[in-house]
Amino acid sequence: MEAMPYNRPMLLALLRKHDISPTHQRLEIARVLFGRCHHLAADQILALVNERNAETSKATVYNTLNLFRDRGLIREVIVDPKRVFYDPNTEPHHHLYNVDTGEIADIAAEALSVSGLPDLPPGMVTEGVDIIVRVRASYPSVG
Amino acid sequence: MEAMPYNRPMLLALLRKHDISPTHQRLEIARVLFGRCHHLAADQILALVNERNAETSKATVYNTLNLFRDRGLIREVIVDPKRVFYDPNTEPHHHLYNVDTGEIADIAAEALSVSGLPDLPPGMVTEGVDIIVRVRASYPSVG
DNA sequence: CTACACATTAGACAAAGTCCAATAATTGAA
DNA sequence: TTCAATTATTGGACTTTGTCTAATGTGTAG
Repeated sequence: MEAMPYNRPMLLALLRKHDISPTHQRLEIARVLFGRCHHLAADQILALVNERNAETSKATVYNTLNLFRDRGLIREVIVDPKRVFYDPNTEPHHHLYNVDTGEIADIAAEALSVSGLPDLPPGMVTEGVDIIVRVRASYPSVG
Repeated sequence: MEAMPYNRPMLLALLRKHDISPTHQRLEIARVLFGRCHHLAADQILALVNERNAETSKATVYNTLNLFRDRGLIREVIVDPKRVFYDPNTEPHHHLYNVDTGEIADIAAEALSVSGLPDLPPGMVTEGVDIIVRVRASYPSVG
C-alpha cells in the first residue's frame, strides 16, 4: 500500500499519472477524496470543497467524479439507493454497511474468501465482485 | 421451494398470510411480481400493471412495493444507482449483474460460499450479505 | 344505512444527477 | 509572451426516481 497522497505535489502526480489535467477544482476535489479517507457522496464532496469559499460548482463535482471513476482513481460504492458513494481505495475489498446510520467501513479483500463463482457465458467477463455486509444495531429490548 | 403463486387464489393466500388486505391493485402488482419472475423496477411494474387499462397510480405502486418489502414478500436489489429493483425471491441468494444491459440473474446461495466474515461490534447484527458479481461483454476486438 | 378505518389518487414536491450553451482557463507553438 | 485552439467550468434548466399530502373512494362491522 503506497502512502496516501494528501499533499499537493502527490495529488498533482496522481492526476498526471492518470492523464488528467490538474486544474484547481480537480485538485481540490482530489484533496477532499484522498485526504480524509472516507466514503463520500457527491453532495458531501461539494460541501467540503466549498467549505471556505464557494469556488466549485455542482456540475464540476459530478464531471470530476465521473472522470476520476472512468480513469480508475476512485470507485463507486452502490449500497444506498438514494446516492452513490465514492471510494478512494480502488484495491479489491468489500464493505460493511450500517443501514441505520449510513456508515460504510472497509473489509479487506484477504479477510473474505468466496468460492463457487459460476462460470460465465462465453464472451462475458467479470468486472468485479462486490460483497456488502448489511448490519444494524440489534434492538435494545432484544439485546 | 414452494410453487410460484401465479394464480389469484394463491396470490390471495400469500397476501393474507402476510396480513395484507388483498385489494385489487395489490393483487395486480403481486401478479406482475410473482407471475413473470423477473427483477423489476417500480416504473416497469407500473407499466405492466397498467398494460391494458390504467387502473393503478404511481403512488400506489410505490406504497405497495414498500409494504410488500416491509412485510417480507419481496426484497430490494441495490445494484444500479439509478433505481431499485424488486426481487420476489426472498430466500438467501446472490446476483449476477450485467452492467451493460442492466440484466440481473440469480446465483443460488448454496453455489457461493463466503468465509472470513468479520466479527461485529457488540450490539450489531447482520441483516444480510449481498454478493453482486458485475459482468459485461468482453470487448469484440479482445474476444 | 352509517360510520369508521383503511386504500387510492393526482399532483406538488424533493433530491440526485445530467445536459447545454456561454464563459473561462490551460496549453502548446511561434 | 502572446495567440489561438483545446479543454474545463458554470448556472440553470431539465430528467428521473421516489415521497408526501390532502381529498376521495372503498369496504366492513354494527
